[in-house]
Amino acid sequence: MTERKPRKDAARNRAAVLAAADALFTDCESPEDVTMADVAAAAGVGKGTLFRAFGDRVGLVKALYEARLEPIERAVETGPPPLGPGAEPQRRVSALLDALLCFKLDNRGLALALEATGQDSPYGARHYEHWHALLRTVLEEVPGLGDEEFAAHALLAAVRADLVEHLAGRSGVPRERMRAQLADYTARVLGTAPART
Amino acid sequence: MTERKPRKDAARNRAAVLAAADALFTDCESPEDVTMADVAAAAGVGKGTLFRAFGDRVGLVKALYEARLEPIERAVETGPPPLGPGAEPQRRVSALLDALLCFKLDNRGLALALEATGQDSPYGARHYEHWHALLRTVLEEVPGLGDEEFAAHALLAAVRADLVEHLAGRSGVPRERMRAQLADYTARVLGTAPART
DNA sequence: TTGCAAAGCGGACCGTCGGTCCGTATTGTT
DNA sequence: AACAATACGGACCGACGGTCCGCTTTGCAA
Repeated sequence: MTERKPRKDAARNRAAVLAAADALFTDCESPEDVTMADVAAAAGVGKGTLFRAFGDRVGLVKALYEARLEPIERAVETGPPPLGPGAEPQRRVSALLDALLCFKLDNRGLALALEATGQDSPYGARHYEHWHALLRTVLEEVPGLGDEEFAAHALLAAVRADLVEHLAGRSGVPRERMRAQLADYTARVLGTAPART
Repeated sequence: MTERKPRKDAARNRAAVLAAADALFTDCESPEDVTMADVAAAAGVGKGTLFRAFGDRVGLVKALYEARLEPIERAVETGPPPLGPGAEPQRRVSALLDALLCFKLDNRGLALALEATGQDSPYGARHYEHWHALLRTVLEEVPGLGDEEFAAHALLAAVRADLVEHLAGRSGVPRERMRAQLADYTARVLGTAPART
């Protein structure tokens, strides 16, 4: 047992910080201008507390991100098809990417903050490996594909937070149109030809 | 004529900075740890000079990046097919992406620095629009594709600097293998089916 | 050649930000 | 009630991007 239950005030403050940070990242122009001091102040907490609870900026963002992503990961692992297991692989790939796109659309500030987290983001993050491995596995079940490894990376790159932000934010591409575009593109990669004239 | 030819010392210093920065970005672990002060020192120049010549960090990186990219853009615009105009669109798309991939492979530090340039990079950079427009145009000539707009974005995302760095650097994927993977993927998007068993 | 204004130089300086430190306050256990 | 153990929070630090301004260089023109 390396687990030690946290003290009551610690838990309370952690929750306060999480909530405050979430709010700040949600309605900010750019994640860059949410400072750690801002978060601490908004949570009514000292900076020391903030850093002790999350280590550093990256830790905070990751904690937030993972908390938000968790429902989706549950749906992916144990939910009903096509997102959950059991669907035809083509449909599932499509569903996975669509879910990811929607997530980034709904959590723009947060996703941007995570991917803007210096270093070689987002490829250093734990959850990237996770999604990549999953997508790769599902792709392997699609007949007639080689190099699922790279294809998985490339498909994930198509829903990267800053691209999504660029399209949805700067250009004003509406949500449903983006989803349709992504679905179309995915189908092309999968060889599910859209059969155009 | 708003052009005023620069003084001799100004030109010399500008060149010195460019060279020094190029060297520093080329052999650094991460672009983050090349500071402006480092560049100035390496160029044997004061920080004031550095900032006057390039405005800010982004300006410097862009100047470097564009200088390096220029030969490729010339080859694309006026060179021989398949990179230059005239080739069958499928082959040209493939050649364009391959050229971009090789460029990022050869200029990892620089490309990383540019894309790590805060804000909504790389989508704010002039040259991104340029490449996107070009790719889009060529894609339009490929029969049976819808949404060239999005497809162009998605294909460009597959050669983003940090993905390339992740694959070539962290994982040790060799250059030729990456090129093959990209070519394969591109072919799939274009509907040039590789016809596997 | 000399004079002189415009252009350029460079490093001390500034504001901000992520992150640390440590004296003080809170918890919960005996 | 007493006392560890744990957590608090804001003063503090080092680094970095960027600015400022007194001094030097340049090059034109007399």
